Amino acid sequence: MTTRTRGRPRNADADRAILEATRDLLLADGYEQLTIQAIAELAGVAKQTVYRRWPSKARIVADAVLGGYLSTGFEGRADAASSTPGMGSSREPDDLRAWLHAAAIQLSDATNVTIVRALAAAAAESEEDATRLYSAFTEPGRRQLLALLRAGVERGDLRADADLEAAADAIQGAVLYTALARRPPQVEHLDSLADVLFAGLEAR
Amino acid sequence: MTTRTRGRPRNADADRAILEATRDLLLADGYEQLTIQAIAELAGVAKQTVYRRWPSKARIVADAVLGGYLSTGFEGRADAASSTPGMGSSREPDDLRAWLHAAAIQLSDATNVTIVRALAAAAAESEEDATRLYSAFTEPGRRQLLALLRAGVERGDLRADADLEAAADAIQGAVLYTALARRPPQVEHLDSLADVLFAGLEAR
Amino acid sequence: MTTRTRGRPRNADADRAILEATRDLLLADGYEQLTIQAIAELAGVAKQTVYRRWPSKARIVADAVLGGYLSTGFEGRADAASSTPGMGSSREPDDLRAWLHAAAIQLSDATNVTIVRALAAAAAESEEDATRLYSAFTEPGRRQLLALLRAGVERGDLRADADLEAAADAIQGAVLYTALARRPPQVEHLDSLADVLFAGLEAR
Amino acid sequence: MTTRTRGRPRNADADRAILEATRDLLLADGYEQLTIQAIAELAGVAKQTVYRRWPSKARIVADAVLGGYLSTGFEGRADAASSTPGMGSSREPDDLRAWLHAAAIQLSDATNVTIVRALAAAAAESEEDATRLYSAFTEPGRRQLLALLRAGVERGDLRADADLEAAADAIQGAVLYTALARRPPQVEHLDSLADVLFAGLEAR
DNA sequence: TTTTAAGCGAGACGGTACGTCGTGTCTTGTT
DNA sequence: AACAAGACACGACGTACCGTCTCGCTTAAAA
Repeated sequence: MTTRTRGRPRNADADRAILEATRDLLLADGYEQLTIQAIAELAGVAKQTVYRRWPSKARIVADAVLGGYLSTGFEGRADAASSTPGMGSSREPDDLRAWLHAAAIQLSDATNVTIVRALAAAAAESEEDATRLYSAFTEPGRRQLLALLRAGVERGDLRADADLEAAADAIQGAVLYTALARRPPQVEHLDSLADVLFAGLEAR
Repeated sequence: MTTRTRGRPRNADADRAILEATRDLLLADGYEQLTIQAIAELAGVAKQTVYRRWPSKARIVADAVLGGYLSTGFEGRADAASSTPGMGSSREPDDLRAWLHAAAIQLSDATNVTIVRALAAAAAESEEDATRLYSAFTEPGRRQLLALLRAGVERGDLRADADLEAAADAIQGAVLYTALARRPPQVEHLDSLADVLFAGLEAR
Repeated sequence: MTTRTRGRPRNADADRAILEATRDLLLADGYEQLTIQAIAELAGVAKQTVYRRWPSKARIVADAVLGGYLSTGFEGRADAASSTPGMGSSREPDDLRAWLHAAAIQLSDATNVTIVRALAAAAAESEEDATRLYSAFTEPGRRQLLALLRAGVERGDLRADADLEAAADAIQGAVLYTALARRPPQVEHLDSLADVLFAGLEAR
Repeated sequence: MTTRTRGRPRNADADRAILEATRDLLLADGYEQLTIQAIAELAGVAKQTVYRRWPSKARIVADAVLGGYLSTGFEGRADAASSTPGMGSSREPDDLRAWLHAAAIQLSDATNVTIVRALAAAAAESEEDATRLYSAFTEPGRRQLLALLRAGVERGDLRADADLEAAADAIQGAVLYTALARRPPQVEHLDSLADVLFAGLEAR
């Protein structure tokens, strides 16, 4: 009843082929070199078929990056959320360290760095989508982080009145900064960060 | 001696005109819409004159952003480095708060947000320049931050063995993240961040 | 059957508009000043539409000159072929004279001289097309000439074993030479030429 | 006395180097591809040095073609004028045939055809120089031809009142036509032409 | 001598056109 | 309707030459 399905139905394979082609080209050449023309060609699809489904390059990339075809963030794949390493550890700073170590490992993979860069470029282009894009991208990791910190509060390790959002911003920001600036993430610094934040949040 | 100046020398005015035109167009339309053609036209210069001096749009933007024609970072203008608010305050967390407040104020100016976005886009495009670009961009602010933190260490407010680099990464990363994600910076969160970090770094 | 017409068909109006624009610009400024850019603009067509149909300026000019949009030769318009002056005259040298007079009249028109020059320039540029271009250009006139000479043979005025091709070469060559060298064609010389050739071809 | 020779005198070697470079490039790539930039580079000379001496590409080519650096016509090199084959023969048609055979031989050399084409292109470009260019180019051969025909008149072989200019036009025009249209010159036709013209000019 | 005037190599400069590429839209015929 | 194919107007790309204009330097005649 919602929308009458008249005429020839859209080919669902096309969506997948387009997103897959987008991913491949993105990893090969980067966001700027990516063209809708090339996506259509690689996907074996007419250009119009792409335009019929997405309004802009930024949106295609957003779906390709966030839609499960790619690792969805520097914090881990969406489907890996439940198996975050360190969750449930008895000591808080170990959990934080483990999370940051996992992030560091992901960022040592060039593929993931490319994805982060593509996302930044897409967000820079599309004024109104930037917030949506970043929040979608960082959401899974953020949920993990906050869960982890809240567990610390409940255990009594961390202050009850701590601003966990601010801490999460600092952590994810530091990781994002590292990725964008293409500085190889240094585990010692991340450990120090975990320690400082833990100390700052610690219950007295 | 080094390299004989042969032939007609380059017109120094052209450099300035090009960078100024780049700045104006960048603020008006954003990085993606910026074209070298338009830069040349606005600068009153032949296209070839631009190509003779810069190899890519990313490099022009880098120079325009970093070369003193624009505020050189979300942390403050290069020429404002000495007048950083709060420097020399007697209490550490006040200094940190003041610095973050200044950053927040800068990011509430759409102009500066545009610059940060342009920088992210330029860095995403140019693989090898990204590090150079980000470090040049964040360097002034980073120097301020570290000076501020070191002063705290010397006063005895902060731990002598604290990893100040890690703290600076967290702070600048958080601010960058906020800017890129286009979330209006919220002063309360920044204050919390200052507090947490201070607590974590505090001498016992 | 041959080749399935797939995709959007080409706009036939564009062809005409392009050739017409080419003709106008050619007559106004000459071959060297002619640019594909200007052709496209005057034709109200995108540059790419021109490049999609012709591989070079020389080819466009060839089609513009030969395609019926211009007088197709210094010997007469294609559609004037049947009304060649003098055809059917009872005396051979009069026919030849009339033909040469017509050629002289055409070459006293600056437009036609411009066309001949454009043709020479286009032929000079395009190695392999030169033969095609010249033969297409001179074919109509040559047909007239040969018909005229053959009529003379049949009437018994001219030798049966005369090399009419050689005579036609001499006549067309002389006219072409005159046109290219931009020497105003002198009727007396042309008359002399007709007389000499007639005398040389005459049946004894 | 007229123009005081003040300042540094022009380097005569440059003229030669420029014309030589022009010739080489012309033969290699043709008139259209020839650029003043390339000439200067190949000649080892600054662009301005070329512009100081010649006002246009057409003029440089004219001098290069006519100035003794190249065979100066399809009828023979300037310095070969005196040794024209067949001159002084006892029978007129043999002289004419010999002259045309020599022309045919020259046009079977691709170099000379290229030169003729370059000349035609240069003449097409430069409105006012065309006459000068063609007459300079064809003058040596024309002199030979007319001398040859006049000798026939004096011997009594040819009519005293014959229009020798018209005959020369026909001959040179036929040869030029052949060269430009890039039709391999056919000796039989040229022989026929000689015969027809001789017969037409013959004293009764 | 010292000036003055021009030539010269080098190369920047404002232009203009090149031929290509990608955009997003628009016909075609076919499914 | 969607789709593959491909034409289309548009506009930018990066390059090549145009003809002119500084530069620093050289070369000779005039002062």
